[in-house]
Amino acid sequence: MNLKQLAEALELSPTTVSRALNGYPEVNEATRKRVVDAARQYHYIPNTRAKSLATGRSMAIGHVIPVSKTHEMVNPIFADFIAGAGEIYLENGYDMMLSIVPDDDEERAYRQIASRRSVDGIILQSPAQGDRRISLLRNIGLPFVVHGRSSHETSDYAWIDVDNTRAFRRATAHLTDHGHTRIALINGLETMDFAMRRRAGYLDALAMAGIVQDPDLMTSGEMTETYGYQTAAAMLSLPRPPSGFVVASLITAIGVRRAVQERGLAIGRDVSVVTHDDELSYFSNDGANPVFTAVRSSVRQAGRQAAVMLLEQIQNAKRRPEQRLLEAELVEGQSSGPHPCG
Amino acid sequence: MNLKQLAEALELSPTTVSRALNGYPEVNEATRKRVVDAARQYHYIPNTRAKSLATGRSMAIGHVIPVSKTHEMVNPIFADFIAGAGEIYLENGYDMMLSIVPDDDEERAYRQIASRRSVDGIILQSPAQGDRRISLLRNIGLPFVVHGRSSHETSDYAWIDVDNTRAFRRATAHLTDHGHTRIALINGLETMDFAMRRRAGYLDALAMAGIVQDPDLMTSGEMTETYGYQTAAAMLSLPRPPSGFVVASLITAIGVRRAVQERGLAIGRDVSVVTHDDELSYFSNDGANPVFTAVRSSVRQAGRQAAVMLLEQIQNAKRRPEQRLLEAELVEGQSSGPHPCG
DNA sequence: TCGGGTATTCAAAGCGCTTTGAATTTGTCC
DNA sequence: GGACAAATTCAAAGCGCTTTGAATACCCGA
Repeated sequence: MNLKQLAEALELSPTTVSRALNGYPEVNEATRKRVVDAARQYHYIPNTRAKSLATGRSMAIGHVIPVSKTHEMVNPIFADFIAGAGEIYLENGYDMMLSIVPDDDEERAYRQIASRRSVDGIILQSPAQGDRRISLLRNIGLPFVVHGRSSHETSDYAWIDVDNTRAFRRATAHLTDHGHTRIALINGLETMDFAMRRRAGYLDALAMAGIVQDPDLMTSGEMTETYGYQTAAAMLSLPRPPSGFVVASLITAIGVRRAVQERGLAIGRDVSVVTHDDELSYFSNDGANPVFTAVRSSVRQAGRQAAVMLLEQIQNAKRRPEQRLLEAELVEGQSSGPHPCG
Repeated sequence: MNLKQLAEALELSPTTVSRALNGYPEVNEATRKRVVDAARQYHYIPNTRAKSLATGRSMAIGHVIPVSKTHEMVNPIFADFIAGAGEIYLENGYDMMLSIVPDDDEERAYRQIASRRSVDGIILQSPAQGDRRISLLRNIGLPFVVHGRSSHETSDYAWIDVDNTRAFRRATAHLTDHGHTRIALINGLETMDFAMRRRAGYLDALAMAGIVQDPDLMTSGEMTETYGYQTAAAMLSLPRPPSGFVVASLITAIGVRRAVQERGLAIGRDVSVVTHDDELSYFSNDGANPVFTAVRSSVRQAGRQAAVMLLEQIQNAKRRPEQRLLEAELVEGQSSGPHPCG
């Protein structure tokens, strides 16, 4: 059933039917009711493609998920971020177009998406340092919101980000405050902007505590469980092993825990761990006494907010791009405690 | 730049330009080259919406991700499944339309997607037992592939699934073979079809070993880490605790491990754990001596295959729907061993 | 009863592409 | 050189919707 057929059935013109359905004022309320009822009865739903061709708006938002070409890895936070954004799209009648793209081919993907006009806006995730995609999107002229920021990108774009520097400063300070002096950083990939900021926060806190940084205690890598295990295991074998770990994700922290326990050490007593916690839905780390001490910030909530910001920007193209900095909350759990010898 | 403008620039008709670009044979090769070059030069990319309106094909596949209304949970396997499917779509020029839908509202979502004609096919995930969505999709007449199966659905539909019964029969038998007699099942939500099959496999193996089932050792729930921890902790407090666990996902198994270790027991010696492993990209459980003994089947690979099946079905609508049963491989790891007293 | 507004409805053009059927050009063979 | 077929190009219709501008119906006061 299409609009024309519905109009025929109602003995009305397509014009009137269209207007009745889209809530235009110049249609008689009695007529509108008749139309709406008939539409329901015949299960009429307008064809999105035709509609978007006619209006120029596609009622869809694009998300580009980069897949690491080398590690074949999909960052697990995407699932929750997308779930959050998806809620908002659902409420507002938008669809989500997902493109899975090898991370070395993202630029082309964005260009394509833009010129095919199949979305009204784009959400850009995990920008790298000085990410070229931001200026690319700006030139293309499609509304976009970045989840994260990109240093060195001076232009004024919309973003939402956790205050990663502050979060990791606090996470690290939590350990220095407890007397730890050998503190390791198991960071995410430091080509990513957020990882750089986290490192900066970590270094800040060390400096504030008068601790000299040790390159042997800092690593960068994709945030898998194995990565956490291997790097922690290696560090614990050092002549002067760390007594504290600051970790980039809960999943990686689980790997760290495994390494610690394998050496017969107890988490929270012999070794303290503070991790970032994105509140992934299948790894809740809350309750009265959370398993991990963590700096916590819901990535799902960030997804919701990013979506709201983007939709607002689409509505209101002339507005100055909005920027939101989220705070990560420090929650004390079982995984941290005073330095064992202190 | 649109087709008409490109045609004007080339002093050709839109017809010829369209045909040249789409590889139709009735256009002079010299002309085609001229057109293709110009298209590249002007960065011409056809408008998807117009194209799909004209052709009737939208070159997009719909995935519906249910979000548990009660638990706000997104099943983490979706990320990897989608990544796999996405690879195939990318290769074949398809887009992916994702709908995040509260799990109590899925039916309406499917109906909408179908009548809006914004996708050429649908992938349906995690069917429940006797899932109504399958007959719904069949009636709608949109090609679809189900990831998983639905018992009681007798009609002939396309699906791809792991042989869950067999996998859990093997997982359980692995423990009975090692002398375990108190074996717990930490299952996924048993409203889901796959969970029922897994339970059946578990019960099979118990029966074959002459072990009487114990309701206290069987649970069903959403596969979070916390769920694994809590149920395992409870079971270990029983008067006659289990010495073996068969677990529905690696994430849940990590929770089980936590419970076991918290009681001061050693995994693989005091307590054996066999888990299903979907090979999520951030939790590799392979190498020479995997952490967990597991029945392993790559959900990403399943995503790839499902996508291929769907695209084939779209190409070739008249073909009988294909069905594929994947085998899960049993890999022995560090988490299982002989019964401690046997 | 008529004029002028307002309320309602409609016909037709257009969104950017594909595709049908026709027109034109080119080539081939006696 | 002309007839016929093959190769190439084109004009126009159509996909299903929205939207502009025009037409019609209705109402009021004078």
